[in-house]
Amino acid sequence: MASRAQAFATKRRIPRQTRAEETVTAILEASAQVLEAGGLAAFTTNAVAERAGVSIGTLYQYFADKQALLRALAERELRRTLAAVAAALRGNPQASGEERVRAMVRAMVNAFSGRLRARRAVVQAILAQGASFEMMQPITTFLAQSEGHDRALVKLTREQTFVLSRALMGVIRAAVVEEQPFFKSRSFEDEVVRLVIGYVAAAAAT
Amino acid sequence: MASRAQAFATKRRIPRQTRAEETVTAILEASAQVLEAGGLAAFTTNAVAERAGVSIGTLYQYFADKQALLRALAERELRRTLAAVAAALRGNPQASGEERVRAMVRAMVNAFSGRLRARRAVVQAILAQGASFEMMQPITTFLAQSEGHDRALVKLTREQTFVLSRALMGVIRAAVVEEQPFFKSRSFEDEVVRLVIGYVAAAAAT
Amino acid sequence: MASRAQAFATKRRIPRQTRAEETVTAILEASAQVLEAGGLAAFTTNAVAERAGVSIGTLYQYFADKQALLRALAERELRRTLAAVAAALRGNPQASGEERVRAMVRAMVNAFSGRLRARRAVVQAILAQGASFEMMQPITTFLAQSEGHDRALVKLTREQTFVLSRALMGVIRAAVVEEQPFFKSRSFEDEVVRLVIGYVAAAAAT
Amino acid sequence: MASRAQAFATKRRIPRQTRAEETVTAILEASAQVLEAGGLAAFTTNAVAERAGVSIGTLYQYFADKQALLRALAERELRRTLAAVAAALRGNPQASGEERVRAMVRAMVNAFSGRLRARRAVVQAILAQGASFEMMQPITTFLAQSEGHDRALVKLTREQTFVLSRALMGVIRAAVVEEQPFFKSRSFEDEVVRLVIGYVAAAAAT
DNA sequence: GATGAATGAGTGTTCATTCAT
DNA sequence: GATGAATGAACACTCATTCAT
Repeated sequence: MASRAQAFATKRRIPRQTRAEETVTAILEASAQVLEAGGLAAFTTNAVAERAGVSIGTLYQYFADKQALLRALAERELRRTLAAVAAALRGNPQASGEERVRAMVRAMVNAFSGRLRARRAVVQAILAQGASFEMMQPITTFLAQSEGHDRALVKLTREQTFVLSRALMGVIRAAVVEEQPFFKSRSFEDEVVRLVIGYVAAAAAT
Repeated sequence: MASRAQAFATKRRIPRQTRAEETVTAILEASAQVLEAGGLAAFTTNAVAERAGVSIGTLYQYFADKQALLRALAERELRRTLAAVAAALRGNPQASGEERVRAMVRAMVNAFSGRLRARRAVVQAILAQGASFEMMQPITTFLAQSEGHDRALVKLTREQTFVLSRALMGVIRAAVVEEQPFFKSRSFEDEVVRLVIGYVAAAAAT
Repeated sequence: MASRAQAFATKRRIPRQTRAEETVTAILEASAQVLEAGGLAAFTTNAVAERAGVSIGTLYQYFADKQALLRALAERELRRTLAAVAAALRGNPQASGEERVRAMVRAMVNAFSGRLRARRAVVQAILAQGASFEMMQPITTFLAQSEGHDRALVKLTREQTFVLSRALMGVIRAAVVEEQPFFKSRSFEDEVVRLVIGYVAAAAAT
Repeated sequence: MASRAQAFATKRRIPRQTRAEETVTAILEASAQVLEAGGLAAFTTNAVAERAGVSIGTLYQYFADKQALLRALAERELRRTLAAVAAALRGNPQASGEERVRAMVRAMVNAFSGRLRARRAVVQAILAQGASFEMMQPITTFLAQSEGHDRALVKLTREQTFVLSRALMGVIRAAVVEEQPFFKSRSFEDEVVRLVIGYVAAAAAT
């Protein structure tokens, strides 16, 4: 907790009391709900405070401004997504390369299938600033590591990791944003897996 | 809209643009400039009108509201990008599959390298609404067609076209948004080409 | 008018139409009234707009922000005060030194006796920023000039002008602010005149 | 208040300050510092409490509201200034009239040269309310007394005391507020002294 | 007595949009 | 058709103050 306190310099007050932590959680949860219900346009500090059941002043006691709130939410969502993916991979350590890729893809799809608008809005808002790179880092790192883990998967260069991670995210993100009906279908999953396997194979062939 | 250019074909000198069309063009160009200079935050109808040299009332005579303006701009930008890619492909009809893919990738990269902020903002704003799907359609169609064109490229299914186009756009978009230094490098281009070729090869192997 | 337009770079829109000028006047007059009625604490942009009978948006079309409004008001009040003093001095060109000083003192007292709170608040607000010096300049210049005019009054140095003008303003300002009952009495006027004459005499004796 | 120091005179070691008094002192000192650092705009009760190292609740245990805090601070500052001037006058009891005036002027200049912003802000805030008269009383009284002390200085009437004290304060205040470079120069001091002497001489001549 | 989390009325300001001229 | 003055709902954010712990 002490190390987490530094993470967001913009955070006004580090909650020391239980009540305060509950408040912060409530505000973040309300943020996600508001975003989910009405998108970025409905995401006003007053609306969030109201939904969280706290006063607007309280919100500002914990988040320096609207952007800080959005960043904190993005961090939380990202952490959750990564945790879900990591859990999926941990599930079956001696699976084959393709099986591991499939597990990862499925985890990502599932992670993104809840609260679509909220995630979309968070992603958009974050990308609107310059924060995208740092936020993507964990995903990139994660991908690079999980590739290396595997016999069948060669070590990727920096740029290859970039291309693979962004292609993967791009496909999933588009499917979410465009609300594609086949989003959670097996055939879609197959194609995404093929994208990863195909690229890695082509890279290995060099 | 189709009749626009033909209307007075018999006249010697087709007035290339009526007064109204000039105004619309000026407003769209001003929109792009404002977006480029200050991002979505600076994109106000008053700012656009001022830069276009027309009154705010005139702007509203041609565009029902701000969103309509944004949509029109997005359409124009999209049309231009597609035209550039098409021109690149037309350039060398009997090139090999890889060469054609490379030409396309290069055209897309170049198309996106000018007016980065404007394009990014347009994309974001459009995605913020639900308009994304219809707007993406031309790109998807385009990709499907150009693939089919080629001996070496198999006919892709609907979902495969989706995956390929979104992966491609995802990578380029990320490189633009994150301002990656290698954006216009040869090695980056190589990897993007590899992504397409690799995927198509894997799909063909099925 | 053209030269006046430059005076306040913060002014948003230079009124070109009659209606617009009336609006500006109404806003300034409303500012003075609000200030007079409730002091600086009541001086909110919304209150001013309401009293002026215009919308808050209109107010901001002519004044960049609250400070700009305050500055414009200060300028107007200062101009009026100076005009009143100048008119008094012009009234009797061949009066004696003491008579001229008395006329000036009386004009200042009268100028400051209307809308006390408004003037007080304007002065305070202006002094709160750094704008005091530039605003005081006209008064200082005025004093220096009117002194020089007169046989009986020696040419004052820069610092003497400063001391005399500030002492004079200090006395009148204090009488206004403290709402001294003798403010408009003859005996008070006598003493203020004595202050000026006495200082000038002492300075001349050197 | 008078009983404060005597209360436990019989005790060996008089606790120089009770806990409560220390807290009050800390809050007042913090107020002055906050005011000095950021002017009236930065003077918030929360900021003062934080700088004083007490909770906002504690601050409100000692001061009914923000205005009370400001009043207390003004009183403290005034008392200190007067004490400094008094000390200067006590220094050389048999000095001439001019020397005594000069000592007073110098003491006032020095008193006002520290913590300019704080003093300025206090004065402004106090004047913004109606409290000015009562606060000025000590200065007025002081001046009247010190004049009377002196052979060379005639007894001044009520209004004369007012004019002299306000002129004096007006000049020094203006020099402070306008940050005049000659504020602590000898020539400036000369002129202020001249202002006092000149006025008193003119008054005596009647 | 001390704390500090919570409050919420109130502020300055923006900007899409309208409509009389 | 063009203008631009006017509108006002809506927003982000502040801070004096309270009160349960």
